[in-house]
Amino acid sequence: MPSDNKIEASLSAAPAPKAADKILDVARDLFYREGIRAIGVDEIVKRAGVTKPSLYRSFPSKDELAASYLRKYDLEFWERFDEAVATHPGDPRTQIIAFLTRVGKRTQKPDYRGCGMTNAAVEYPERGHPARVVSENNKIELRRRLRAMAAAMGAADSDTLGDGLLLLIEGAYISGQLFGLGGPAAAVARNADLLIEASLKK
Amino acid sequence: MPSDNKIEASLSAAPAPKAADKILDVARDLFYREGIRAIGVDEIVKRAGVTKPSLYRSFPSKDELAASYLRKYDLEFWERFDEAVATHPGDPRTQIIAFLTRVGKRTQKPDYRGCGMTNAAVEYPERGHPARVVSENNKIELRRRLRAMAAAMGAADSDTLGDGLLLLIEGAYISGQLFGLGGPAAAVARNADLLIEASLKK
DNA sequence: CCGTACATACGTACCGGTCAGTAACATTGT
DNA sequence: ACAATGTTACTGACCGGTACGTATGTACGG
Repeated sequence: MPSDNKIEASLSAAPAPKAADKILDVARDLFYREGIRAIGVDEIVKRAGVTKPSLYRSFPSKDELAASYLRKYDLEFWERFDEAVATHPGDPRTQIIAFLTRVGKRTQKPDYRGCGMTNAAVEYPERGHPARVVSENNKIELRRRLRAMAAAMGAADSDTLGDGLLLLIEGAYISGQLFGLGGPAAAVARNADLLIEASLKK
Repeated sequence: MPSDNKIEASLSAAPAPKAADKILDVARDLFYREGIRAIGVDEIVKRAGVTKPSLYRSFPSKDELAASYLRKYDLEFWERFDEAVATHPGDPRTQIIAFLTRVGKRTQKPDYRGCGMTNAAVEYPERGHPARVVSENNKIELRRRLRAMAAAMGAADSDTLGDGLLLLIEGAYISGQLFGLGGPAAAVARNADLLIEASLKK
């Protein structure tokens, strides 16, 4: 609503990041790396170089800030997903394998901390919590798309295959942060390929 | 270490539970359902009907209490696992499917809150945290056993199959608490069976 | 060209509550 | 007597959240 860039678009390179943006950037980083419950608002405003009232002018509560962080995470997630999809148009099987190959690599990095969505749902089991709602919706949509892709592949039981792929993905997220390099997540793409192959022959 | 039951075994029905036991029982329940970070020590001692000094006489810190909770959880986990194994001696494939069938059912229950081990690792990403150490060791052992069982099945690539089963299991834990009834975790046994079948033919 | 009135954006300082953990002492049961 | 437990009160740090004052720019009337 209160967003208008006016004339300032060209010329100046740095658009002078607003307090809310800095807060959200820092929150994204800290919430993901350390966990939402582990990080207090004081820590966030300190690292963002702003003050607490600034945070509460832009975000009604810490819970809502966490939800905003997850909405940002959600956008980035679908960017990665759609990128793998766009690379192999009309070939859902290769799309999935391409996505999972990247997931497998990403989850092997030493500072990998799992899926922000999944982690948030673990941290906030309470139904209706703002952060959890974002997380649940993301997973529901992912399940829907995986099942649709399984159907497009011509799977005998597409819902089962779609769910199986979701299980493998979630397993990779968790194993990635548990085992790090050389963990089970490295085998996610290979196992998905085996599972797909086994699900196709009618 | 400091456990000896002495003569008190017969006669009295209620063995008068010690404070430490009551604390650990309550902690197990609350930590699992609400999360470790979400529960304060005051809440635990209040519900256990004991006082805070009693807690700190038996447990050096909250972190160590959390670790004790997970050690207890670890024991119960291997009880469930070994029970499925013992039901089908010498048949690792059926053992796994039996275990996963139960997992699939358990994760569908509305109050299912995921794997306590996995959740703790998400809550405490810091390396070396007492709770995380217990969790990591449990997962390492589980991976070892799954790979061994995959080898016993005669899988073409037993390490890959073992890791694939672990991914499915972790996925079921997470999906169970995310989706509840009718979620992807319901399909974990079927997918595992497909994956095993696909991995056996050399 | 000035003055004022208003909105935006931010900081200082503070709130009550809860956090994990402890000191000192009283009570109980065997 | 001894060991386990309870009682009470406390600490210092941190929690999420807020009341209130301040700087800056900008629009508009004279």
